[in-house]
Amino acid sequence: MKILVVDDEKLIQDVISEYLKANQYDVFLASNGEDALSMILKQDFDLLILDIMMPQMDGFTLLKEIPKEKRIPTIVLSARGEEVDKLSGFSLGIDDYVTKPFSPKELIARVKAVLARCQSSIGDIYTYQGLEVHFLSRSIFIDQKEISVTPKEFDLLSYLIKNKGIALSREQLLSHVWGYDFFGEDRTVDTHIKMLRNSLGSYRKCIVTVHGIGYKYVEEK
Amino acid sequence: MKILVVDDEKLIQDVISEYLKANQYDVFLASNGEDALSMILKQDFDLLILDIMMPQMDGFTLLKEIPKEKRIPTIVLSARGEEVDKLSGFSLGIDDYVTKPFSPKELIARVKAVLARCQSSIGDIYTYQGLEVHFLSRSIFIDQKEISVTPKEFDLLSYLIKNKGIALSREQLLSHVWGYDFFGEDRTVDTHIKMLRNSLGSYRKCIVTVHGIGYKYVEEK
DNA sequence: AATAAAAGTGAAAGTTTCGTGAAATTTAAG
DNA sequence: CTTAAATTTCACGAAACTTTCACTTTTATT
Repeated sequence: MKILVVDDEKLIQDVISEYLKANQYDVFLASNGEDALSMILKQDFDLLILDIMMPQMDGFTLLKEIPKEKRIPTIVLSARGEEVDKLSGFSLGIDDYVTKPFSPKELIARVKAVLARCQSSIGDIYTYQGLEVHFLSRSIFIDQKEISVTPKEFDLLSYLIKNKGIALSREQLLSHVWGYDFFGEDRTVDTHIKMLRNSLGSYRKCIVTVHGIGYKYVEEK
Repeated sequence: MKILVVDDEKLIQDVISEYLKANQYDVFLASNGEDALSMILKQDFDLLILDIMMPQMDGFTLLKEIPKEKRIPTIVLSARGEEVDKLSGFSLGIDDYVTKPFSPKELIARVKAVLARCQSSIGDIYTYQGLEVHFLSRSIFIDQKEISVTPKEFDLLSYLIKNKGIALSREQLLSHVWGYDFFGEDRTVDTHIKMLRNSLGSYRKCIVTVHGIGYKYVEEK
C-alpha cells in the first residue's frame, strides 16, 4: 500500500509518515502541489493524503490537475474553521476529511477505512494464481475446485487478504475478525491459522508468520 | 434503467444526477418525501437513492410508506456521524449505504453493484437443467412436471435465485422476502428452507447453507 | 551451546448453529 | 363458523465449529 502525503509543514509530514510506516504502509512525501503532481504522474499510489492549504498550488488545484486515469482515493486535511466546501469535495472524488488538529490514531483509522472501502468495491473476487476467494458467496476455490472452510477460517483469510503484505498482530486479528468483544486467548488465532493453512494446501505458504508480531498474507507460493 | 434520486439539497441532486446520466441511467429527481412517494406510485423505478435526513418526510418514513408491491432496491445516503442503525436499515429492505461525503465514483460502483444483484435474472423465467421457475405465473417445474409450493416457498426461492451465488443472511431474507415489518424469529427461515428443499427434490442441493451466515442458491445439482 | 520465548500442532472439551418433526397459531376459503 | 392450508414457534438431537490445553518444534538471545 503506497500512500502519498502532501503537506508543506515538515512537522506534520513527519508525524503522519511515522505513524503510517508503523502501520506497514509505504509512505512517500511531497511538500507542494507541483512535486506531488509529478510524483503521481510517474507512479501509482493507493491513497493520497492532502493538505488543502498550501503555498503556490493548493490542494483543490492539485486535485483538478490530476488526470482522470490517475485519480486515487483521497483524504483531505484541513484546519478547523477552514470552511471546506464539501460539495466541491464531492465532485473532486474526495473520500474523507480530517480536521487539524487530529490524532494520528484517528488518521490511521480513516486511512484504513478508505482503503478498505475502495478495495472492496472494486471486486468481490480475489485471485492469485490458482487461488480464488469469492467474498460475496463466501467460497474459496483452489485450481477450480471448491474447498470448504469454516466461517472463522473464511473471515480470517478475507481479512488477511484485504490487508495483504501487512503484518497483523494477534490482537488486530482478534479485534477485526472475532470482534472487539472477544475475550479469549491470543493463541486461538494460531489454531485457526493452522487450520486455515491446512485448508489452503499448497497456498499455505501465502500465510507467513511474523515472529514476535503475528501473521501476514503474501502473494508467493 | 430508471433511477429516482431523493435529496433536499439541490447541489447534491445535481452532482449525483450528472454522474448517473454520464453512466447512461435515466435520472428522476425529487426533493422531498411526498413528491418521491407520488412519483413511485405513478411509475416503476429500478433504483432509489435516498437521503435519510430531509425536512418534513424523512427517508425512513418514506420507505415505510411505500406499499409492498412498489418496493425497489434502495441506496441510502447519510451524513457521517449520523448513527444510522444498520439493523433497522436492513429490516427496511435497504440494499446499501453511502456515507457523505462520498466520491461519485464510489456511488456509481454501488449503484452498479445493487442493480446487478437485483436484476440479474429479471427475465420472467429462470432455467437450470430440469428446473424452471416462472416468476410471473408463480409456478415451478421440475422435469416438465409442475410442482406445488406455498407462496412463501416461492418468494424465498425467487429471492435466492435472483441473488444466486451470494450468501444471504437470515435477516436479509426476512427483510426482503417477508418484508421489513416482520418481527418474528430468525429460525422461521430455516423451516421454510426445509420445506423448500423438500419441494425441490433432487434440486435441493442448489440451496446451500452458509454456516454462521444463512443460505445461498448455487447452480449445482 | 544453553536458555527462554514464541509458534506449530493434535486432541479433547465446550459452544454454537442447524435440521427437523410436531405442535400451536394464523390466515384463507367455503 | 368451520375446515383446511399455510405459517410460525418450539424443542431436541445432530452436526459443525471454536476454544483451550498440553506438548513439541522452532526461533531468537546470551
